[in-house]
Amino acid sequence: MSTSAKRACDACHRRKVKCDGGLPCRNCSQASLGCTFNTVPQKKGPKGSRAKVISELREAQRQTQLALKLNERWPIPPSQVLTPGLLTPEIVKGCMDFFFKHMYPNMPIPRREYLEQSLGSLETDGEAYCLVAAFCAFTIIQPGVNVLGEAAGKAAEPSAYPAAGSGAALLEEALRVRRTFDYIDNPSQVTVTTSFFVFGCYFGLEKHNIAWFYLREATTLAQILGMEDENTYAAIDAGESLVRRRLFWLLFVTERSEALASPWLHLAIYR
DNA sequence: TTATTCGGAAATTAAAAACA
DNA sequence: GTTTTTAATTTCCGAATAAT
Repeated sequence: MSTSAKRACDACHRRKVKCDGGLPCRNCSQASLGCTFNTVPQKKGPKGSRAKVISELREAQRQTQLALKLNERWPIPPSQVLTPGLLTPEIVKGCMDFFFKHMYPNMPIPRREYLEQSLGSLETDGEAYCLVAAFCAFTIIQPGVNVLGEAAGKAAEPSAYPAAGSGAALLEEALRVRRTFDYIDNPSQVTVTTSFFVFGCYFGLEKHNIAWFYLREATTLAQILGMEDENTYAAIDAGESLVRRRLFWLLFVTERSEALASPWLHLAIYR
């Protein structure tokens, strides 16, 4: 590794090139530039308290404790509660590919990373399971969607499980598993998102009364979470807070314009 | 082909924390 | 007090792009 100049001249610094430290330096001479050292270097090193890492660790531990407590209060659904062969990795993959390609621009929730992460814990995390099921149901229920066909670049093949690939079956599964834990008393952003997808499913199935019921449920859960309160955004990281904000406005817009919701939803649905 | 730009890895530096 | 850890800042490599 070559030795660094004790200080690069203003031009070399700006150009991000190695300065030989001469007066003028070789780069400045070649470029016919005045070789100056006018900029005052900033003070290096940390400023203020360095307790940031400790705070981060504390927060991480707090979140873990919280998750453990929630699990105590929401018994993890035993795997036999989940219908085997219904929410297959192929279905989830196909739905994610379709959703993030065609629908995400108009409905930028949830985060793809969250869904991908959830795949590893579907059997132990009831909330995640319900969200993924509702998400897939919503995607499949859109008219003209052939999730497996698009994912494989060919026509969908009949699955071993008769209801696999059926949006209605996945919707029913999400709602059934959801009833096994108390999501109303302990809502989270995931709960709200799930209710929103359930609303979208019923809307797609043309069951408008039930759809509005779940939209109201999503809004009420959002209210319980204080999503309208700007202070609740400060404590979470930027990516999470962005999705939270989007979700809030999605609910706000959808609820405030029930009459407009129909064309809006279908706008989101068709590309 | 040569010159220029610039993202970002590596090096440098200094403040805070840990240790003796 | 000295040493270690951490974070802010600088340097400049090298890939991408523009100019010739």
